[in-house]
Amino acid sequence: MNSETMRATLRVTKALADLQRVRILMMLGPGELCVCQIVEVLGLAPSTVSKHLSVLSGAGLVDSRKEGRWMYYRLPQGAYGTFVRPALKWLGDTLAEDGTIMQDARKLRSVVSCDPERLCQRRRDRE
Amino acid sequence: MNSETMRATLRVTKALADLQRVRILMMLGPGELCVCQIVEVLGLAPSTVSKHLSVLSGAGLVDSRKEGRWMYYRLPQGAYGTFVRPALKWLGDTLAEDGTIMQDARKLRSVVSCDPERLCQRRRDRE
DNA sequence: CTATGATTTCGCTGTGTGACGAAGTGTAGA
DNA sequence: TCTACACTTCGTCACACAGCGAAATCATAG
Repeated sequence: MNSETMRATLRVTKALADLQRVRILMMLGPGELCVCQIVEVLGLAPSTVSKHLSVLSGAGLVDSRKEGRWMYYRLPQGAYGTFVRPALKWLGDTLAEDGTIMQDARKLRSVVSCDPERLCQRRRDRE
Repeated sequence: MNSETMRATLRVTKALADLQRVRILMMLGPGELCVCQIVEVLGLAPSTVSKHLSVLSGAGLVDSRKEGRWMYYRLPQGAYGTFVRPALKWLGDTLAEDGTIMQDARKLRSVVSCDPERLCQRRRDRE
């Protein structure tokens, strides 16, 4: 029986049922980001963000790409993307004007203005 | 600041992040149902189903109507309906072929064939 | 008014999950 | 090879939540 559909769907809805993961998805709208950039905007521990990203990945809501020591995440592009795209579009339309999301977007602009190398450097220095 | 949007959105995604609630929403596609009919299909305790319905209601994913001793629930029709309709449509499109959903639909057809009065009677007799 | 009955609310228990820090993994550079 | 470090995995804690039965609510029937 075709109950894999239900499991896949619930993986998506469960993944969307968390504030931080929604913030991540909205951040990824303009383009890919590496983990340290997301960490910087959310203000959470790297391990926590990593877990969130693995949940999103398991639901097919993000693709990932490794480049050197950095891991880049972006919204899904391929066949699976067409499956979850309506859900992502609904989220985007709904939250376009949201305060938290707009604030994240503003912070993100200042974060992506310097490359990941320098960003992670800064974070280390703060500790 | 407009962070009520985010809260409303998360109420929706959290409401959708549960198997039983998704089953309920899919059952309501053809039309309104009373609680006892939903209980019959899901096979859960009435108190549990009632709680699920209150979560869906709080998220604006169902409207309710009282008629005598019976409480009828249906998909939202009004202004709020247009807000959540895309999400419900995505769910419907995605799960149309799902095994659990089709089985629920089949069981539902036999359940709605007799009125709530007789249905609740039957349930009492079984105990 | 009283009893019956559909639904909800309440209290409880077990399971699931988000948060963190510590430890592990794998890659770039010395 | 050895170190530094971005990221992930693991272990743990606190809290949220689905499930049930018992009790409360509210409306009809007698």
